[in-house]
Amino acid sequence: MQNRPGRSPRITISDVSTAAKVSAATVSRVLNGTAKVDPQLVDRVHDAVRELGYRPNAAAQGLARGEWGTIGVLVPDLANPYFPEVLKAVSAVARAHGRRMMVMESDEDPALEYELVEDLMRCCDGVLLASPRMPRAELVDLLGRDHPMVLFNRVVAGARVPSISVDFTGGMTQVCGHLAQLGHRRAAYLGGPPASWGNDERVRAFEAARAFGLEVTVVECGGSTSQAGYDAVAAVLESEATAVLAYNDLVALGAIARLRELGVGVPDELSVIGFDDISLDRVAHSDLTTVSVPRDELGRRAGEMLERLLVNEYSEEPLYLPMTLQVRDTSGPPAVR
Amino acid sequence: MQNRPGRSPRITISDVSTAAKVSAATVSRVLNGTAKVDPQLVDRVHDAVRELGYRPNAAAQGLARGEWGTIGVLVPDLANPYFPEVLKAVSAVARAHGRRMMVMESDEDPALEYELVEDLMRCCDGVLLASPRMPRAELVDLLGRDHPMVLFNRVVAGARVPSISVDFTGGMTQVCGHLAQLGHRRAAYLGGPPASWGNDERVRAFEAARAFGLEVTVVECGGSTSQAGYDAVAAVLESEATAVLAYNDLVALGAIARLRELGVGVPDELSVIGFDDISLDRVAHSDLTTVSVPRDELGRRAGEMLERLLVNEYSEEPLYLPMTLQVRDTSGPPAVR
DNA sequence: CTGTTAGCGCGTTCAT
DNA sequence: ATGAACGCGCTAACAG
Repeated sequence: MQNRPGRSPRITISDVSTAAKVSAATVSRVLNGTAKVDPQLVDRVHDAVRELGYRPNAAAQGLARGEWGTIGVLVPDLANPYFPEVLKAVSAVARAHGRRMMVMESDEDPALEYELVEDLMRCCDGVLLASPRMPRAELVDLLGRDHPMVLFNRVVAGARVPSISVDFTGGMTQVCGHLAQLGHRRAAYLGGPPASWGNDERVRAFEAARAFGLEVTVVECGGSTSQAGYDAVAAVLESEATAVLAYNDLVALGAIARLRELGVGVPDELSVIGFDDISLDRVAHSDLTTVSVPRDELGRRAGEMLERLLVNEYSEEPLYLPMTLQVRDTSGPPAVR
Repeated sequence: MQNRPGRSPRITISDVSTAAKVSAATVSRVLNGTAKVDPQLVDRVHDAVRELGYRPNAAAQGLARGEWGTIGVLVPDLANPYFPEVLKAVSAVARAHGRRMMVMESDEDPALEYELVEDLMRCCDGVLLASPRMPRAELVDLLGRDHPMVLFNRVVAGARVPSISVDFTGGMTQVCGHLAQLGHRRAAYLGGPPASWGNDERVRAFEAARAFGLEVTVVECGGSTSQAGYDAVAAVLESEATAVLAYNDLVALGAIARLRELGVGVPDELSVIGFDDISLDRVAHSDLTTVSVPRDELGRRAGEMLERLLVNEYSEEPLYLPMTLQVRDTSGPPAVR
């Protein structure tokens, strides 16, 4: 972009205008199709552009246009298999609208999030906040900045901000119903990150299952990784539950690995159910019973919501996407004793 | 960034300078620590910044500084589990150097890649080209643009460009040795995307295994997804191989799913080996025999290479990271007949 | 130490 | 239809 030592000087629009013997304004018009230009000049411009290898400077365009041509996405953990598909869909939508996608990761650190969102607001037309962990007050503060923003997997009551989220409540209810019908009377929930709204939702729905006569115990494992699930197994066994629901599939898989080590049969002695359905592939599903969510649709809808917002078509109601119970091999009737 | 209808006007540095009763230059100095400023003024500036909620415009900064503060990464497929961890590491390195990360996806389309890289060069200080599929000529053309760029999982002979790559050759050799020692005499390779350099490398090393008396057959499946693996099983069976190596784990898993449907025992009747080791988690490894690569190190090294390049510390030699054979449950001695 | 001035590269008036 | 002139918001060079 500049004259850095040892690097060839950047070609600007005026280089092109000189070479094509037209004004810079004409070059701009040709390249953006903003106005009609004499076909001869158009050709001259195109030739010059090609010969010089000119490419408009995005920063300068952004400054002049008052738009960055970029959206920003903040995720808690890039390595979480949940997000790639979402990002893919968001990216596709953004591109369809001529925008690039900036990605940041907060590393599950609520404190960092605030800072990163501020940074995103400095360089993006709109921001997609995926599964924010930050405290409500900070979030509201950020929303008050009046910068286009969409909330993903978190709904903030009273805040006038577009939100899209998985219907965790419905998913959890399906899972509990499934267990109840299998004959389970005592279930444990392996909670995820403490600051996670999605986790709170799951917990609420889980505890509501008491209405169906299910005894429920919440076991905090404090994370969203398989390691967290692995480490929390002891506490689960203490609860004497015959089924355990995990915050997500990763946690569930970690728990299963530990149970296998301990010689506890799944699902014979303990049913294990995950959340999210992050199977590696479409054809060879892993055998984990879980509830799935269409992540690409989720990403697509989120992207579209943001794009709509960017042209001021604000839609008031939060959108909830349903989950689907996937009964596979890790859930079954409780052990008889 | 601008006065969009219905949105509050953007606060600029001059708003701050007015409020703090100092010049814009001073505000800039305070915020960037570029020069010493009277403590009183510093306070006034900070107060004004806080009260107004001022945040510098990234595009304007970029324009003035001649740097975007951004690196760009282009991947063939965001949904491929290979990349999230790489992106995570790259992002961390970039952030440590005060840079943001732009992500683009070519959707495995070589034609699209060229266009996207050009776009990245317009808005990023440096570009990380992850597993490019584009033809060599185009790639060389792009490299000639003299824009900081690092090649990831592709080495271009003769091109003076920093590259970092997995040692696919070594990985493939290990796999073939493993199979030979198990007693296999006939193996098939389930190839990946046609334009993939990494695929070519694997094929070359695979065919070199003939030197060890292994009869080898390459079966094109044309993709890198589990679906591709699933669909190519018939061809594999025709080859009468007793072991099949797949382009990556996804392809291998797809193949296994199909084999299971067909009632072909793995590994009893056919050994299946993957590439990449994209297990979902750290504690509960899937049972696929595969060769792994430290993706986070790969990403980290790639990011650091790019950062070094951005300060003109060009390192000539391509870097190859070794793969590690992970013998698990899908490989075994050939069936006796 | 501080303010004034002059760009950074581009889009967009406003005249012509 | 075209060019000249200005401004986007910020940093850096130059005075004072």
